[in-house]
Amino acid sequence: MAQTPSSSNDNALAQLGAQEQATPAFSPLYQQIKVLILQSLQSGEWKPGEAIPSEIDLAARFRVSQGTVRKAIDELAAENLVVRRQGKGTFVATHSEQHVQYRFLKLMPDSGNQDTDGPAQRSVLECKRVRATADIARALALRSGDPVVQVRRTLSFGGVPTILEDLWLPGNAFKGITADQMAGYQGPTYAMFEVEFGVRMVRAEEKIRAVAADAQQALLLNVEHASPLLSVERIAYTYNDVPMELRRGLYRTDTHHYRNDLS
Amino acid sequence: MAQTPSSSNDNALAQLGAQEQATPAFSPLYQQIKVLILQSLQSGEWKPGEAIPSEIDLAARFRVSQGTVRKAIDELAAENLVVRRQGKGTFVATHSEQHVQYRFLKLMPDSGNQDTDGPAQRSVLECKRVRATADIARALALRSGDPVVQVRRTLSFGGVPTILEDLWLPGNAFKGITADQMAGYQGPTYAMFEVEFGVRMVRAEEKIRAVAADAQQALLLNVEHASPLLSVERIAYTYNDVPMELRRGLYRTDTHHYRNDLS
DNA sequence: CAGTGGTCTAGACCACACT
DNA sequence: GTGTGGTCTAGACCACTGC
Repeated sequence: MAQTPSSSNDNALAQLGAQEQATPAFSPLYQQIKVLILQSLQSGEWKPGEAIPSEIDLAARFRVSQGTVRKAIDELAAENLVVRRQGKGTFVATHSEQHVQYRFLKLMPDSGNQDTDGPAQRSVLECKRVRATADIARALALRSGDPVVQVRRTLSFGGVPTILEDLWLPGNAFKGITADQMAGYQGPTYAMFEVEFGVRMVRAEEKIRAVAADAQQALLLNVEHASPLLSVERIAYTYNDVPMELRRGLYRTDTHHYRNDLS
Repeated sequence: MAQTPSSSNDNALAQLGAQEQATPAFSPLYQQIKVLILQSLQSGEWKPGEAIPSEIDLAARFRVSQGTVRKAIDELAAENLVVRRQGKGTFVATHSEQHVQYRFLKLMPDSGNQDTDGPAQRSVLECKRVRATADIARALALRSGDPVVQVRRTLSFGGVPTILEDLWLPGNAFKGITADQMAGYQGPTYAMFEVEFGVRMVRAEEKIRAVAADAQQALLLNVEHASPLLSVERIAYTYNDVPMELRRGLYRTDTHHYRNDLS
């Protein structure tokens, strides 16, 4: 069945409603399957860390061959939304036990392997509810004046304050978040977001600049006034490209560097 | 045939010589095919921009099914070594016509789309043969004192000098390179390397820091002394992870930013 | 052992580009 | 039309995990 992916099928696929595309919105079967799996991920049918149904089960459920399901899952795995483990199953990706923790943090110690200067010590300086300014609203796809949570914190490695950052989170999704929550959770902050608020970050964009430390920043990071710092502005997205966090960080790069692989 | 990829076959595959791996050095058929295609790419059997044989031809040549060749090529395409074009064929990737030119340059203008401030104006300040210092030798996998070519240049956008960078190239591979060549070539420098020296860069690693401009750098980039600049150290690799260029750049980030997508 | 993902095959048909 | 890559299927077998 379903040899002609553009025609309607007798299964649950048919053709997804025509999006606002000029083209006839054709997509191959495996892409449609991918969308369906994605919807189940978003809806929370399978939670981070859990196994999703086996390829055979999914093939039966969607009435397609195992190979088609496989190709859909392959793409989800390539996008880090899902992790395959031979002999065990396919699991919803999570920032918790994902053996590479701090997946989005590209700051590495100059010497020594990976981030083996251990987990960062967090220090939350501030956690308050504010109203979104114009630029913050734009970044988070909100309206000016909408409630947001603003967090200011530092991260230290081996006792040395290395990162100073401000976070802005949509107030609706992060109702009731506290400084204690931000500081006390063991493990990555994004893992806490998954557990406490059901928000899973799947990708992010960063804009990086070199800036000079102002007086307050210099104090908090224990550097000279006007020292050069790496400014990292990040917008993190959940499923469906919905922005859920704006983060403005200042990194000391005297003992660490920002690492990037190009290909 | 070849149902048991770990056993020897009657084709040209057998098992590639046991590398220095503790494991029995098993690899699936499609990986072996991938290595064979890779070797043909390195050897120059197919040059950048040219089409490689069709999947059917390659399948016949290696005595495997088209699906196996397909999976090998899929991985090569994912690594940007090769570009697939439906209906036309599969082509060796190139920095020349690759519709995204400057693939490794992540500096974007703050406003305006992509790099539509046009191509950079190059200005070559220096191009000389020197001997590798210890750190440069290490980066390029050479010995201290080995001949290298050092190039210093600036890149300007809209007349504003924005990038100041030094390049170090292995002397052997880039014999006879001149300042005129560096300055005069139309298009990306890496495209020139392909055409003139047969060196194709396939991936790179960057280490990024914030630094303060010294007197000379400030002069060349037309900024205040001690202005914060983005320091970008890049090592670019050809096939087989052989380093072929060390580049130390200083980017002005007052009108541009370094963009990075995380996933 | 059964169940999972991973590999390989062979064949059919579709979408696209060129001639 | 011919040839290319792209999709889909069905079935066989391999490799790994855990009972």
